[in-house]
Amino acid sequence: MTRIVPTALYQEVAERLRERIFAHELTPGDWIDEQKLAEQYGISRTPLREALKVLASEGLVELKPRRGCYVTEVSSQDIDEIFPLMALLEGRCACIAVQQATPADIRKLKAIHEKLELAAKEDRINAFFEANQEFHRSIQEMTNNRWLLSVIQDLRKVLKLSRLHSLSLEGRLQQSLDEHRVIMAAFEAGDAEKAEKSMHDHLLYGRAALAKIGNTPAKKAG
Amino acid sequence: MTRIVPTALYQEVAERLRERIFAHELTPGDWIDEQKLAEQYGISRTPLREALKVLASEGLVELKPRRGCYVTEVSSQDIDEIFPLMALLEGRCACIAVQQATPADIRKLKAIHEKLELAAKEDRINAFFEANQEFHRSIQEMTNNRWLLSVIQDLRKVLKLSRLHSLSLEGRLQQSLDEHRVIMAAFEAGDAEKAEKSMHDHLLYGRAALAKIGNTPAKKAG
DNA sequence: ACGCATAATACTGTATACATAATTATGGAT
DNA sequence: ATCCATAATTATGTATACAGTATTATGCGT
Repeated sequence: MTRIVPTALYQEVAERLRERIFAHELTPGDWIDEQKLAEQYGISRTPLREALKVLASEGLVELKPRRGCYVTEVSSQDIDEIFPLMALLEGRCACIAVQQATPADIRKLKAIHEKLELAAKEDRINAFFEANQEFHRSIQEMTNNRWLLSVIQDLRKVLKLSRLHSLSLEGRLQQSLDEHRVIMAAFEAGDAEKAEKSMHDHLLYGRAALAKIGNTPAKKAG
Repeated sequence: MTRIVPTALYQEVAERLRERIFAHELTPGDWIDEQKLAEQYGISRTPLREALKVLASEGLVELKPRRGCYVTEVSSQDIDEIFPLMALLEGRCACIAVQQATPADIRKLKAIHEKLELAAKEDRINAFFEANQEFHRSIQEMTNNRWLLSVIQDLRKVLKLSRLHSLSLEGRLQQSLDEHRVIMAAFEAGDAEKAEKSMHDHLLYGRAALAKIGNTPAKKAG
């Protein structure tokens, strides 16, 4: 009996670190103490270091040769660069998705959208977050383009480093919902162009809201 | 006196492997023998394995748990997925670049374009390749968006795995040159929309040419 | 002779040990 | 007392050693 998911230790470690970084238990700028973490997890430094290589390639940590590993600090410039890119990519996703969607796909998307509506009505923020993620992801998957998917997800990981990102949604829950309604309508109407534009703008509105919330994330260390 | 570039061993190894993969000395599908390579380079498996983690995250190799490391095989579907994405991204680059370009930027771009013209005239394919790369890269850098740049370069690395990619240019050197002229003209005219479209189409023509050359790259192993 | 079970082998994955560079602490000189 | 030089310490980077799992080889049974 072989394991179905023969996941290596360094992968599990990478996943656990990812969660800790996203949960902001490990804050941007923090130095990652290899020895301490290895002891904490009851493992040696070898798989831990391999895990850090993976996280570094995802942009979650930065490896400074001979100086250790640090949780990435996302600057406001990074945010400014990433959001328009995400808007472009997710907009394209929406466009392709509309063109390729089967009636079943639309129904499925609609169901997710209903969850979003419900969560918003009951003011359940966490549920709204999740449904939101699911909605976007679902559209991305309709494109059947794993590279497009992978690029978007990589960028989203970096955005998740910035705490402001999630906060931005809270303040504009109703607004975000309205935008989703427009996107959903475009899908139901089979209007690819409208879907692309509304998704594109949806992302940019998110960026704009984020700018209003407060000051920018930490600047990058020189 | 500290080294200016304190590059670690695993990074150098990663770079050397990258070159060998791009040179198709290590062919898609090849198993990577850790012990043999470590001996070859006169190092231990530890930094080699860390290098492989890096290459895996770039998509150049695939790590199958407990089964070793293999050079990635790019399927024709991957090509079909990546090229439109590249067209979208590089098109956007051109658009932004035109808007942000200083007269000095344009002059610099023009100079690179002249190299391209010359290389084509003298039928120096290698020089044409290099000038072509430089041209595209130069435009990408004008966007001042390191994330856009990084996404494009990551995707280009994957394309480089497929030998057909470079071959495609050879067969349509004149055609490619013509397309570059249109792009260059758009830059000189400051026409962002035209730049975006011509760059976008330039990429897609490349894909189309590739399709004509011959059969598709190896299918992905199941 | 062919197929299956078991043993031998080889390779991946992890831990430990060591070398080297960076950081911090200490002491002396100005 | 402050600053610089040197020593001690700590952490990163690399090598070696060991454990566990695939793979291959061998032998037995049908």
